[in-house]
Order: sequence, then structure tokens, then C-alpha cells
Amino acid sequence: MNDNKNVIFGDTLRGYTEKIILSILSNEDLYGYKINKIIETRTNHSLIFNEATLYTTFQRLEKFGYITSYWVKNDNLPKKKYYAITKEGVSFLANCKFEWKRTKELIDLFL
Amino acid sequence: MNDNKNVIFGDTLRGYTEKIILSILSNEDLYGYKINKIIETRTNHSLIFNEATLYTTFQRLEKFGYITSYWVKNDNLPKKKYYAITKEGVSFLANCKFEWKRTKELIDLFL
DNA sequence: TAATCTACATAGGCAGGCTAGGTACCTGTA
DNA sequence: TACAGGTACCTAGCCTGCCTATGTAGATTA
Repeated sequence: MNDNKNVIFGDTLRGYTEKIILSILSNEDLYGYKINKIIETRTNHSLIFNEATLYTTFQRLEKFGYITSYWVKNDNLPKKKYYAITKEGVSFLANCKFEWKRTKELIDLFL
Repeated sequence: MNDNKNVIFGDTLRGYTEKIILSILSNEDLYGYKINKIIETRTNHSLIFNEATLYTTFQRLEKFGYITSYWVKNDNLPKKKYYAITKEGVSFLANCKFEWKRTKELIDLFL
């Protein structure tokens, strides 16, 4: 229902950007660019977030207290902003996983 | 990630309103109020669309040519606006079902 | 030395939800 | 008979997540 040009998934992933990011951060601290690369690899190039989407989502997650951030500067490398999931983020993510199961069941009733 | 008060599902159903409606209309012509009641029953009261959402979605679907509408007036009953799915709607719905499978697989990689 | 990759960021727009309000008719009950 | 509640439709205006477009800046590769 939209003419979205983005990869394969139009609006069907709306609201899941934050959850996918949190799920990746639940394994280890990572920086934005790398997170997107991991998503790209894990989805076999089906999904790559727009950079604006990615970084504004980090801001939102941080504002909500679900992640924290810190800068890392290595020699000869551009500085990177690492993100870490918080306790609140972990519990939010757990809730998202539960909701996702219910959402699937619900949409499956129709599609 | 939002403080949505609506039932159980916050933004997790974003983009699926139109698809759920189309799926119901693929069985028979129906009017808005009844469609919402059917959704409520089928989901065991988990999902009821906001009326504004419902009726603006009909407008959108009609604008896209996925449904058509006609008024029905029975004695002693308020007039009802029936909707019928079009060929384009049927093929859009088929595509949505396919996309939904892929979307599930994709989100399942993370959640 | 120019292109490309890494890495982060913001401004502004769009679309699909939402809240809040409206119209109008019918039915049950106090 | 008045009023609540159910049926049935509609619109204005707001919020938010994702988008396009654009910017910065250092490192690498052709």
C-alpha cells in the first residue's frame, strides 16, 4: 500500500527496527554501522536499515533508557559510538518477544 | 516503545489494518461496523480497530482501487455502506500473504 | 587524486495510526 | 417518555516512525 523503494520490506517491518537492534545488542556492545552490517548478513542482504532510521532509533532507545552509549577511539580508525543494552532494555526486549508471538498468531488468523 | 492504550497491540500491527480488512472482504461484501465486530470475535476480543482508523482505511483502500462501495438501506435499520474487494484487491492481498511469510521469517531471526 | 568505504548526524516530509469530536437512527428500560 | 446505550458513519488535527536528502570527516584503494 505504499511505493516504498526500500529493499523488499515496505512498511511491514514498521516498529521492529528498535526490537531488532535491541536483540543484537543483547549479545554484545556494538556500534551503529556494525549493527547494520550484522543485520545485512543475518538476513542474507534482505534487510539494511536506512542510516537515518538507524541513528534516530538509537536516540529513541537511549531516551527511553533501553540502551546507553560510549565513544571508543582506536588509533588510525574513525571513532565509534558503542551502544549497550540496559536492564530495562532487556526486559523490554523480553516483552517484545512475547508480543511478537501473539502478533504472529493474530495476523495469521487473517493472512 | 509507545504508551499506546489501544487494547494489547501497540504499533506492532502497523500496516496490517488494510490487509486484515481486505482478507475479511475476500469472503463476502460487508459494512464497516460489521467488519470490526468480526475482527473482535475472530481475535477473541484482542483486536478492535479504532473507528477513525477503520473508516480512513476504507477511504485509502477505495482510492487505491482495492475495494468499491455501495449503500444499502433496509427498513427500520440505519443505512450501511457495504464494501466489495476488487480484482486488484485480491491480487494485492495475495501479495501481502506472501510478504507476511517473509516478514515472519525475517523477524524470527531476531526475536 | 578521485572514488569508495567507514562512521556518525540532522532537517524536513510523509503516511498510518491515534484522540476527540460530530451526526443520526433504533431499542430497551426506569 | 426520557435517556442510556447500541448501531452506523464521518472528519479534523496530532503523533511518531521511517523516509529522502544532505552534511561532516577520516581511511583505503584504484
